[in-house]
Amino acid sequence: MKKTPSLVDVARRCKVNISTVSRTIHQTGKISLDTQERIRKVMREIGYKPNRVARRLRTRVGSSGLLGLIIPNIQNPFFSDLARGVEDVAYKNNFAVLLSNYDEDPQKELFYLDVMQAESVDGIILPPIHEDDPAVLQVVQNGTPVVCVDRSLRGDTLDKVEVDNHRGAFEAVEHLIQRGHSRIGVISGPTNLSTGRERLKGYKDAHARRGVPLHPELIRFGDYKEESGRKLADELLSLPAAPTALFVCNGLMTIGALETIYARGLRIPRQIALIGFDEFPLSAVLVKLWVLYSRRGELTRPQIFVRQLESNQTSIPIQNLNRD
Amino acid sequence: MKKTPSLVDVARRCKVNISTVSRTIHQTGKISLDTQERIRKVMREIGYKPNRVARRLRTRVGSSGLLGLIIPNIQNPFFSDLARGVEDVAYKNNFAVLLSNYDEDPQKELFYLDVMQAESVDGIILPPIHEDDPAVLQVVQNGTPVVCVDRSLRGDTLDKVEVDNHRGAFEAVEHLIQRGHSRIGVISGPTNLSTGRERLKGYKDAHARRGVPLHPELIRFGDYKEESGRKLADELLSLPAAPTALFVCNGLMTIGALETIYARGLRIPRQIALIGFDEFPLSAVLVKLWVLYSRRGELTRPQIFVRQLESNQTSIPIQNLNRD
DNA sequence: ATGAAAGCGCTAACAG
DNA sequence: CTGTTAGCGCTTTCAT
Repeated sequence: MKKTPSLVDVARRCKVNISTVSRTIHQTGKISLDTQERIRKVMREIGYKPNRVARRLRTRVGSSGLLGLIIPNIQNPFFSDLARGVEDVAYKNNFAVLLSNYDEDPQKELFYLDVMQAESVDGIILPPIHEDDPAVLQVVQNGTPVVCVDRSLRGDTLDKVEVDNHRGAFEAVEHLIQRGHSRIGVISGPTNLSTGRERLKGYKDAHARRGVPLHPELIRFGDYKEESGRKLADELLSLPAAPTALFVCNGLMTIGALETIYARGLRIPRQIALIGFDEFPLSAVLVKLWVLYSRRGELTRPQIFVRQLESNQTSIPIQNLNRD
Repeated sequence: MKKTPSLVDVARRCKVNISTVSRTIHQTGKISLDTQERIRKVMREIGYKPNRVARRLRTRVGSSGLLGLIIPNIQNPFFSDLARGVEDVAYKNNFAVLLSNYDEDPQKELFYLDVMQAESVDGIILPPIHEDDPAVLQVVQNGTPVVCVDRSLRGDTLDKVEVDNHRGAFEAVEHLIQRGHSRIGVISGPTNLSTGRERLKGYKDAHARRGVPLHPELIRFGDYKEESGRKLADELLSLPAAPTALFVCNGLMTIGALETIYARGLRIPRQIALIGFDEFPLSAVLVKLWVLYSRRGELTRPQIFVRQLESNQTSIPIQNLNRD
């Protein structure tokens, strides 16, 4: 197992200095085309590959070509879509992505925040685990740019990319109310998350706007994972005065709720109306199918509320570009 | 923006040599407990975090705590599950994972193979894009251990973790034949993939075993993505002598096929029977629902064939541990 | 039990 | 146009 060729190996063979080689690689400085040719040829011959680690060690700040992406739950299709998107544009810009999955676990989030810094990534993209995350601010303080996506920190200190969670939830719940529902169960996300808080607020505000009283027992809190959707839907549907509609605050919990609804043999929307935040694979087919299965031509048909997150969407606020 | 504290910062404050600090960190060599205490205290105070980049640059081979994972398509639930699993055990062993997504694109796979080496990861896990991938062997030659998972290289040169694709497909198709189907359409994966080839072989062998003739026009080749499932299912179902059953060779293409079936208003299994390789979220609910929707108590109900990939599964062959 | 010093491979002044 | 040189932060002999 021979050592990987390095700059000196190339330099030796070309009888030039290593900096000349470095310069030809990065197109910096003036090197005669003659030597450039020679160098490139040798590099190809001996299969030289620049060592990214050494490069990153040397260049303190800026483009070392590595981006950190820290994700709450890679099994959530929303986030794997996000990961794919980030990776796509990173690749197009010749960046690599150091991706990790903190699984909604604060400790793991911390661990990866450390790793990213220790790897001197050029910047970190993450949906923080809660709105008051001092660790994230600390990272920025230490000099690593951070952009929050989907979830954000309280205050406008950091760049962020997010959707209008309040409005989405508001419109969904208002729609249910307009369809005649007055007992709408909600399976909320954690309220120390910006998305959780905003969506729940949308739910409440829609009630207020339409003069529908809130029923505290219809408000349940999950953790954005499938299992809590299953469990909380079950609790809600077991209530003496069960809700006639459900508003579920993310895609994974919606899947869980659907499983419960299916297990109970309920028809959508005849016996229970449903709106879930987020789209997920097959959601449209699944729900339409369910409606067919229920065989009733009601107007109150279930909908999947699509949360879009595209770069060309103008409604996404991007604020306070925090480059050092 | 002050510089991140380094070993020398710690050493200075403790009035010891940097190697002493290094030794206390790694519990190597004999350091008096007194100084150890002092050093640890200072490290905590100034918030010292070891620089993983420098560490990796110094230690040629072995445990620098970084694992490379190169995945064909992160949006495929099968692979995001895989990513999650890898990440889980990596985390438990204090490893970070450099994850990338080559999107079934040979060029991207190459790019990431290079990146992994250039980042001097301790080892690479990947489902190679095809069975004869010289680049992968080259990487091993260069000294980076590689383990293939799900897909593998031809020959038994590398460690691999995979399921019995042939048997899975064989049993699925045999089941359909036993239910009376003789025109079974197959949406195969690429045959330069081990999984694609093996599953297709299972399909053919089941026919041979049961004495059912093969119909070449019923064999179509997709790329393991949703869209090709949609398209090829459409082609198959448009045939003058359309198949009465469909065997789809992975989860994503099964989703695509389901969309086509849905669009055509076909009932499962009455009008079309379906077996797909892989499980995916809600697959069970979805298909059961479909059967209900079709309202016929046939025995030939569709199934989702579950491809399991768990560490405790004894049927997974692990061969030729290739640590240099 | 600790210090000194040599690099890992590369970039970035600073000289010519 | 090209060479010299000083590190980046860390591990690891080799001394003491």
